[in-house]
Order: sequence, then C-alpha cells, then structure tokens
Amino acid sequence: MSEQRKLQGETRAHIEARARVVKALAHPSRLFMVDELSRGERCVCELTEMVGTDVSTVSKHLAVLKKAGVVLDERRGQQVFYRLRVPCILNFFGCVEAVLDEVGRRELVQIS
Amino acid sequence: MSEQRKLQGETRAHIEARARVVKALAHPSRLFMVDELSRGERCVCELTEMVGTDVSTVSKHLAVLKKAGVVLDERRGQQVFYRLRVPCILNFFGCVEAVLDEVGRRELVQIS
DNA sequence: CGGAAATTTGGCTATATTGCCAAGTTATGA
DNA sequence: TCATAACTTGGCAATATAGCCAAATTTCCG
Repeated sequence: MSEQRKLQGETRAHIEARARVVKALAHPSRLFMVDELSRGERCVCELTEMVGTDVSTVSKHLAVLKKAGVVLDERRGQQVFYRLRVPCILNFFGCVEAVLDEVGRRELVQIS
Repeated sequence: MSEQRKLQGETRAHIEARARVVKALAHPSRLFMVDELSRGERCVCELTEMVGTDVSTVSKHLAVLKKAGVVLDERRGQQVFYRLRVPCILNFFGCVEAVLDEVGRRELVQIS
C-alpha cells in the first residue's frame, strides 16, 4: 500500500514553485549576474557594462530574477542596486560545476 | 587597473556551460524526475506513471537531462533505467528551497 | 519468425523567451 | 523648470520549448 508519489496536487505546486526559481537562473546573462551579485551589490549600469547587451535587456533579466525571489532591488538616487536575497547560490553553483566536470570527463573519451 | 569581469571569451563559455545544466533542470517534470532519481534509479515507465504525461514527452525530457550530463541511462532488457550522474543535486535543491522560503515570507506581507 | 511491450524519434502546432528600439519614469542639479 | 542620467516598460520579430500523435526501434518470448 505504499503510495507512489506523483506530480499532482501539493507535490505539483511545490515542484512548480521550485521550477520557477530554477528557470529564473537558466540563462547565461542571469547566471552571470547572480554570480557577480554574490560578490556584493551592483547597480544596473555596472551589470549592463559587464553583460554587454542593451540596458533594457539587462533590466528585464533583473526583473525575472526579482520576480522569482532571487534578488532584491533598492533605489538610491538615480541608480538601482540589486543584491542577492539568499546567499546560498554559491553552493548551488558548486553542484552545477560537478556536473560540468563529469561532462568534461566524458567528452575526453567520446564526443556524444 | 583592476579589470572588470565581463561576459566574454572564456568566462562566457563557462557561464554558458553552466546555464545549459541549469536550463535542463528548469522544468517541473524534469525537476520532479531528478528529485525522484535522487532516491534511486527508475525506468522510463515508472517515471511516466509518476509524471502523468505521454511517454514520448517524458522520453524527451530525459533526453534533455542526459544531454546536459545530469543523468545516465542504461538499457536492461526492454526497459531503460535512468539515474543521476552526480548526487549533489539535493544540495542544489536546498538553496532553491531557501529562496522559496524567503518568497513565502514576503508574500505573507504583500502579494506582489 | 511474428507479436507485444518499452522507448525513442519525427513532425507539428501552440506557447514562451529573447533582445532590440522607442517611449515613459524617476531623480539630480544647473 | 529643463536637460540629462539611470532605469523600466511596451511592442515586435526571431527563436526556442513543450506536448501530443504517429511511426520507428529494440527486446523478449512463444
């Protein structure tokens, strides 16, 4: 009578909430910005300079991160500073790196 | 003369590699399957039953995870079993949960 | 061999994401 | 108040994703 877990109801709602956060991180520019923000707050203009795309694009990426609860913003004068809401993003990256290491090792043997 | 880090060259390549992995996880069904696989290997039929969509859809999701290096597959008879390539995905989730906790706390105050 | 079970792949439509430009906002300061 | 700097938002075209059905593939077994 062990019930099999299914992607339904509460489980589904919870998983979808998780997915929303992960999705917010699933873009090179956003990942880069989060990594940069892990070193301290940055204003939009700094991030824009680093990312190298249009300010409007950066602003929209930041809005995605903000909506997902990954970053917080604070206006100070003409500038808006963003910072991470939660600091553990680095651990998060640690695991991603582990995957990349494995993938790299595999590719030494066979390029699939 | 402190060089500002930019999303270019090697940095860009590395960040894009990371993003590919994160992207692979950025879907409710795939996140659910990874979570399930953290408990042990499962065949496609089991995952299909749990996820509740068409087998072909589940198969494609698994192909995405495989291509990103998150899972490994092994055929045994008529079935194909998938398992995590790297075990640390759980830590990964830990951080996502932390974000969700923050978001939840915020939403108690104001629904943005 | 011939059929059934388990998976993968092709193909297609619907939907979501990106990124740029242009236009609108907010704050500073002459 | 006006001009300017720093951001955000609207809108649009190009591209990427998701999920379903139908058609292969791969194994097992009688």
